Amino acid sequence: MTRLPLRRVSFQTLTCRQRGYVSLNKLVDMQEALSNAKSLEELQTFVEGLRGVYGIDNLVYHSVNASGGQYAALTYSDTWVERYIEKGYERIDPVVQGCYKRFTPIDWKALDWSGKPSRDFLGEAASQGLGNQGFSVPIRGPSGQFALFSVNQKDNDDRWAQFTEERASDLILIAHYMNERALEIEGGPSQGPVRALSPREKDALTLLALGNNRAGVAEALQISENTLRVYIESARFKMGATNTVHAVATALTHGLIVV
Amino acid sequence: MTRLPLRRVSFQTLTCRQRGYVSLNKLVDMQEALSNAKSLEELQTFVEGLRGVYGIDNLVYHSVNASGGQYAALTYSDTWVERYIEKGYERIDPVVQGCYKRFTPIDWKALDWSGKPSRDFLGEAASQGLGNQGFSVPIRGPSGQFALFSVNQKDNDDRWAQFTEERASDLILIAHYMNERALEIEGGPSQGPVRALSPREKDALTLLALGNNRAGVAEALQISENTLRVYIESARFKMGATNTVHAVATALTHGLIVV
DNA sequence: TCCGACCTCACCATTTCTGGTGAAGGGGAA
DNA sequence: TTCCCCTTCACCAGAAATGGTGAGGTCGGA
Repeated sequence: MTRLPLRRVSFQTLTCRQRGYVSLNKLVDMQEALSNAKSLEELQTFVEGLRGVYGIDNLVYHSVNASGGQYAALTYSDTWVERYIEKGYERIDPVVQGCYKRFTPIDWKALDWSGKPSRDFLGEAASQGLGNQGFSVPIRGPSGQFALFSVNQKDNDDRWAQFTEERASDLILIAHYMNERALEIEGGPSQGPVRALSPREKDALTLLALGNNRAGVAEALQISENTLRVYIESARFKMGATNTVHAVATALTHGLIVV
Repeated sequence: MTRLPLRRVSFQTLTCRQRGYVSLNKLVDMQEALSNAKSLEELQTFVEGLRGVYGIDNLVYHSVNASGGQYAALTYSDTWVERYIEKGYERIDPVVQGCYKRFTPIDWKALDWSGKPSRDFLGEAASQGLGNQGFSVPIRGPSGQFALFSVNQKDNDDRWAQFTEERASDLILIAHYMNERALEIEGGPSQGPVRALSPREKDALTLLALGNNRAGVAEALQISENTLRVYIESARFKMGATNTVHAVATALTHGLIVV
């Protein structure tokens, strides 16, 4: 695979702005660390280092891939992380829920914190040492991969507004490059053991995903329902799916079909 | 919605590098045009202007959203575009197929051009005026949205390698900001009439998407199969899905559940 | 040239899903 | 407090999907 020198160039653009308290040397070190990272542990180190570079209380990179696998590199306390996982707080965390439907970065203030679960969650987070201010960048990769890069700080509104204004584009770039590295480390572009589908198999699953039943699909494809079944079954077999629903869901999450 | 001054800042980073033949004024104009774009037509204008700025033969921005809606802003000839659509060339175009599984930008040379359909396609593209060199940036948005930003040029390998090396990070940033604008213009963060699912409905659809049948899901959820059916049906109703397969597929493509 | 992969069709018993209706208690929001 | 939504359960007939197996033809790559 041809590796383009994206990181180097882009971090140079980051540092050439001479905007103040970010140490260029530190940032270059960080960039070095990131582009050389060969394991997820090194990403953790990167995140921790970044905290010092930006003078920020907490940073979080959290990725969820298509198969439900999760990975996080963060600076929160172990207590809080365990609690979060144990309670499945990603389900009510307005940051996660809000960003999942967005494509642009957002300040936590702009999220919807109404509703009792959200407020309870906020209270507990604060008691665990989280700051009142935050900024998150949603990032997406292939096959439904989703990641969130957030910074969190105890600060007043004015100072925080200034920080986000100045650093937003830094954070966006870092978020994207970090996600690239995490994805490359985790599995690379090779998507696992799922074999490609034949054109007819794709047609069949796509029409099925669109809500047609077998009779409808067979008619749309101008083939007999028996033939259609062969496609569905061979697609199922290729993907190791147990039934039609599973096959369509797998094809969708692996990017084998597009609806 | 709080709008962050991302575009301005980032295009400044683009222009502050003083790398040669890109006219700063032109680029600033382009940036202005992009951030003020209120319609998809203006994105077309932006793409056409970019061609002059970079001295590039062709640029293409092509987006496919979760509902199958497509939009493109490009500089190819109408003849080629019509031909491409008519023949459904996106199915065999190695650029589209290759990038869909990737998350990092790629030079067209690094793609897989073996196979008769690919070679035939390449021949026809060349006869329609496309250059031999190309570089594409895959971009992803919420709910499975996918877009491709490509540049295409008639050039020799050395000069092209130099161009991509120098301009890769520009192109990546432009690609991302263009995608943001296209998404905001097209519909914004509001995702349409699909109502949110209740926790139990999500559980049910998720377990179904994972390959369980109703009996298995009911057991996993520790509820009767009758109850489970209520969840599936109410979820179907909310999303206007005609059957279980459709419901799971819709929930997946709209980001209502994650598998 | 041969093999493998793809496309096409058929049969049939069994399992599973669907459609529609009714009903109860709990909890949050206005 | 009232209302709406969520969660839980039941019944039943008819429609649809499934699991195997067999078999013909085409086409591109080794």
